Amino acid sequence: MLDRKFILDNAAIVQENCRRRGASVDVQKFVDLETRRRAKDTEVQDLNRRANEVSKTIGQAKDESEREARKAEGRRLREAKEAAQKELDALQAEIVEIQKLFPNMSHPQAPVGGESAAVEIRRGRAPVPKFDFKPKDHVELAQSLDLLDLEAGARVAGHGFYFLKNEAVLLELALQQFAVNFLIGRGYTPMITPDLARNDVLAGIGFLPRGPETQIYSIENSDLSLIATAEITLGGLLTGQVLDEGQLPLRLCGVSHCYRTEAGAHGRATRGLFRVHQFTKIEMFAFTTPEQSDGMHDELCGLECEIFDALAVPYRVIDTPTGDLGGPAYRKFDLEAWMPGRGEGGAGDWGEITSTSNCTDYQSRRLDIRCKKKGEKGTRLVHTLNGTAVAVSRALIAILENNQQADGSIVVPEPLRPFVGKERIGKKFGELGRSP
RNA sequence: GGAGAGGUGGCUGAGUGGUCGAUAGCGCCGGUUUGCUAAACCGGUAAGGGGGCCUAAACCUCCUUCACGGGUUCGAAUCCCGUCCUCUCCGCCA
Repeated sequence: MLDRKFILDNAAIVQENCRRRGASVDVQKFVDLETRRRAKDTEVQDLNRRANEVSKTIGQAKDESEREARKAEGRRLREAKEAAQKELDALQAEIVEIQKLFPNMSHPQAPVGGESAAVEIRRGRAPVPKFDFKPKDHVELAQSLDLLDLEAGARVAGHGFYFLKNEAVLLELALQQFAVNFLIGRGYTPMITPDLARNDVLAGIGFLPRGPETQIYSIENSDLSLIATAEITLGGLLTGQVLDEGQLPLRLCGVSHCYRTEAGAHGRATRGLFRVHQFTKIEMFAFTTPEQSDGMHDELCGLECEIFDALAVPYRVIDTPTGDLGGPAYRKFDLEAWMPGRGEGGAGDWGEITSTSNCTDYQSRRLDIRCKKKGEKGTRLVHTLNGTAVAVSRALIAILENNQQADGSIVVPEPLRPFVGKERIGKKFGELGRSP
């Protein structure tokens, strides 16, 4: 959410920001309603104050008749206050509905425009591979090596679900181990989070459960939903808290499953593991002071690069344009891995594997997470940031497709070998075995 | 799932209808004393929002908040209903 006062004081700037982000919000209507709300709020406060004053004098009334007279006066004021309050509540509800639609403000350096305005700001260390044979896509590779069963996934849970098998299981676990260990070394506190969260936590992070276009699976007869990312649970972790600024930034790393309905996404780039309803993700999350968030955003992006450099996956980093930022992000960097099996006729293409966002105070305002400097008066809203360390399903695509060999085997990235127990995935599970 | 107990300021803990935003202790901040430290003593110490105030600080003032939401009442930490959470015991389960 944006701050109401900020919107009111900067209506033109907010309007322009909405335009750049492709969000149609009626700023003028918001301003009108908010102006009326403020007047009504003053009225309610005034009536309430007067009613309180009268109530305080009743205990000290001299006699019964004066007591009764004051009670009547008090009753009259309370009723007037209640009536005004009702109008205020109605205005408030209407305003919040509009307020929720405002996207966050945008970083001044974020490129303005739609997808085509994306700016490449960095390349990974590993070069895009050149194959002297026709590379396969990850579905072919995985099926020939007996690593993946999409048909069984569909039988059990429908399209978009899958079974991982054999070394793919080891790879998934290895990616988790590798990423978590790496982040622990960088001062991140590892956490395994709930895979479900309350709907108001979802909404605080910026997800809309039960909407028509929702990405979220809801649990029937409850106010719980399956999380789409551990960003939701990690962000919700400190709801309502006031943090000591001396302890910031807080660096967390969450392990969770992620569930996404992918409503309306059928038909485009849905082959294999690229767009699935469930996957495992190692997520970074940070709470910072307002001054720290830009620096922390660079840190998160840097860590994502280190991870994929270590895995020798070729990638580029994109500074996401305003039109693609979504609601909560102030700025977003995406890592796009080279995926040889993607694109027209298997020519290869870039596919998003991680993403890191600085959400400034957009999430903390709704979640009410503040920070306070010792000895200073008042609190400020913290800034929240998130970044993908490893989204396992997409990392698997990049690893399988980039590391494939002419004989159809897959070379295991060096940092994963201790966990997978072999250097190469061949035709048969256990073919190369673990060394004794 | 069943039974019981409970949720009050940074913490402990009193408070069962009227200047109670709340006794007391601990902690913390300031001061006195002291060669230094400690102790002792004195004073201060919840948060959020609005206004005085055109900008910052200080100060003053009002409102809201005793888990959350509703109800009763002129008035609720206190009475009633619902929800959530915590703890104990029993059952069940990985």
